[in-house]
Amino acid sequence: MVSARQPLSASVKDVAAAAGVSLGTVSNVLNRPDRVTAATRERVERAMADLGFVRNESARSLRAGRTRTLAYVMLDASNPFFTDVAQGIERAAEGAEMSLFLCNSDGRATREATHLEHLEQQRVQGILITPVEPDSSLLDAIARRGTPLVVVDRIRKGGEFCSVAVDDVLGGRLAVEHLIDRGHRRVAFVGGPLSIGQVTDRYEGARQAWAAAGLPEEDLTLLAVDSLTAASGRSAGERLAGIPSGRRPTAAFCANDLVAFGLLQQATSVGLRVPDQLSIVGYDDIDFAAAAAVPLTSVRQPRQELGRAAAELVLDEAGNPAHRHQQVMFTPELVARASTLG
Amino acid sequence: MVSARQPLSASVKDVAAAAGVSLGTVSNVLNRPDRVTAATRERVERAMADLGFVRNESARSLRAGRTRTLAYVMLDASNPFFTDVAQGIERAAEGAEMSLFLCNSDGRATREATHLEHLEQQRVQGILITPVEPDSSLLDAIARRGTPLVVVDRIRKGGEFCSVAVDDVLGGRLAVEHLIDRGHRRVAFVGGPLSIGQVTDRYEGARQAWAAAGLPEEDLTLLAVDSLTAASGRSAGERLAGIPSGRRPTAAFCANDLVAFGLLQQATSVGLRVPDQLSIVGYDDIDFAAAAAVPLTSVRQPRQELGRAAAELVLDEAGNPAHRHQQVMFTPELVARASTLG
DNA sequence: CGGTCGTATTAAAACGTTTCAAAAGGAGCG
DNA sequence: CGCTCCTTTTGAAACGTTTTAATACGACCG
Repeated sequence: MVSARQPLSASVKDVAAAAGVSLGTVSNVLNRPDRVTAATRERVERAMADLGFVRNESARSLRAGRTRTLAYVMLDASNPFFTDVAQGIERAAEGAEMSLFLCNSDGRATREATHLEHLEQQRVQGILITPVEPDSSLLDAIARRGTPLVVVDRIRKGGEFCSVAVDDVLGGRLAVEHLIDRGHRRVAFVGGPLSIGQVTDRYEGARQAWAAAGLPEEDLTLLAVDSLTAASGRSAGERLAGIPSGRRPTAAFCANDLVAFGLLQQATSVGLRVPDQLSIVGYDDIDFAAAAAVPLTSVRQPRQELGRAAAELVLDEAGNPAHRHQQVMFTPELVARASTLG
Repeated sequence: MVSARQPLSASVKDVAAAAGVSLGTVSNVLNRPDRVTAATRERVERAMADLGFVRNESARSLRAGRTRTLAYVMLDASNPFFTDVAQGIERAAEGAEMSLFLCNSDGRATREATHLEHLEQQRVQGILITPVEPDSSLLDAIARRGTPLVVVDRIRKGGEFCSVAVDDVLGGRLAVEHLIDRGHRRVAFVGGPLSIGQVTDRYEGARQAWAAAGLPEEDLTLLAVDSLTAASGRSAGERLAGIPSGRRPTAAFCANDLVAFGLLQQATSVGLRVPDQLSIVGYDDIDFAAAAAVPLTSVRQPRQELGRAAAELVLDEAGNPAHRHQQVMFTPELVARASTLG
């Protein structure tokens, strides 16, 4: 029998009183059920059900000194890339009987800082984060104070924490090598802001491939945008369409798929045929890439793997005294589709 | 000066000792800085910085009896619809100076139950949830025990909690009325599982529109799939393509955009022209809908609004003793695009 | 029947905060 | 100089759990 609206009040003490045992026995039922006789255990469990007892995790973790929680602070929850990473983390967390809390910084350093502060105060067992600014001393401070922390999708050498990423320079190289192979001699890199490491790395890879092919530097244009969203892609598309066709790049390499989507939409809407007049390469190979107006050539990253690896590192740091920080780098892969295959 | 690797150990007591004041004073600096003289406040703050003091939220909320946290248990974090809802919640939470934790049940009742159990134990200030099974007694039990709870994207009348949703029956009607207007007389509804209320409501709306137009019941086919994913959409596409063209539906109304994407992909790949041979209507109008291979006609829901409204209700319940449970229903809207405009 | 041993239960301490009543300082005033 | 009245600071209690050492209780054995 459950009573109505008993606002989460029953404590171990109440249960003990109701069951006619001591408070310690109730705790034993909860934590070492084998040490308690079947009859009393039953009586206690009955009392817990009657009173609607719910363990108070604050008290539990205060006493225990640790929680059963992991958290992932996402850079952009509306980007499927990050939700896939999160899913990889979730699976690993579940395997370790941990709860995973997702926080979204939405690309804003202030919101990120707030989340981090709360998480640290909550004494979560580990923090995974794709940071707005990976060089922020905030991260070092947190790691130094003792919360296991792993940076996801960015490598940070020499830090006091692990990091896991995919080789973005290589990814950029793959993308542009592909375009060069397809005969393109004027290419635009569309991405930004340049303060984001993922962007600069992919750009760097693009430039390496360009240089390696002996092509003139000025024919690899940088088309800077201020966020990695479809809206930015559309604005880049406008600028691109405004260039006279004789000088216009014949292909664009976008820093992620969302930008590529926007660019594709805009280009199509002003009558630029993709891939004939403009080839497009995206990055991430999110599930939607294959379903785009023109199926998108993209650089695939092992998203779930990335998450899983990160979770394993943070769990290792939390549980293994012999833990050593490490930097794990995955390899991306080009997936060619119609947007570059005229 | 920050010492190296002082694992989150400094407590209020340590700070007090370092600053040469009592523990109560440190607490005052933290909670009522105006009641403490500038000089001592400075001294205490200095000590906190030196020791790397981080407030222990477990102890704080144990004593205070409540937390500053909201949680949203998402049905499917990889569906952009839900991340947009989450963004609406996040904005509202931020306005109320609350942290928002996102949990992903991934459509599994067991994982959902685990998350709910942890959240209740954590004494979060409120739970928002798009449940796997809205009629589950688990939800009632939680509400009855006193944690404010709001069901998102589903209406549940007579419950002990608020709910917020969009009129799915109307949405289904809009979609099918549109198809009838465009001249379609054989239509398939693609969705499932039928245990999901959103699916049955949209189907119900479709049937209402069909009946209202006086069309024969058997010409509105149900194409059941077992999840609302692109993969399911592709399998439905195979089945659809297998029907001889004389009897094949000329249009499909999909229970959400992900299914519509899959269907579109599959149809295109077997040479069915969209919209000429098969028109498609999706549901949710996620951002990718407009960027699809054939831009997708879809039923738009006020996603962020939905989240914001839900968050406001849960905050009201948490803070306002005069709170009354209510059911809020939003109105959807059809957005016509190329996938139905031959 | 006394002693020993093993099991089941209990009582008390501890975790790190917040809060509240009480004490300690000072300032102002007669 | 003594008194009152503020303001600032202090000390102790309380939040709900877990844990550990101690106790109670039988049972078994000699």
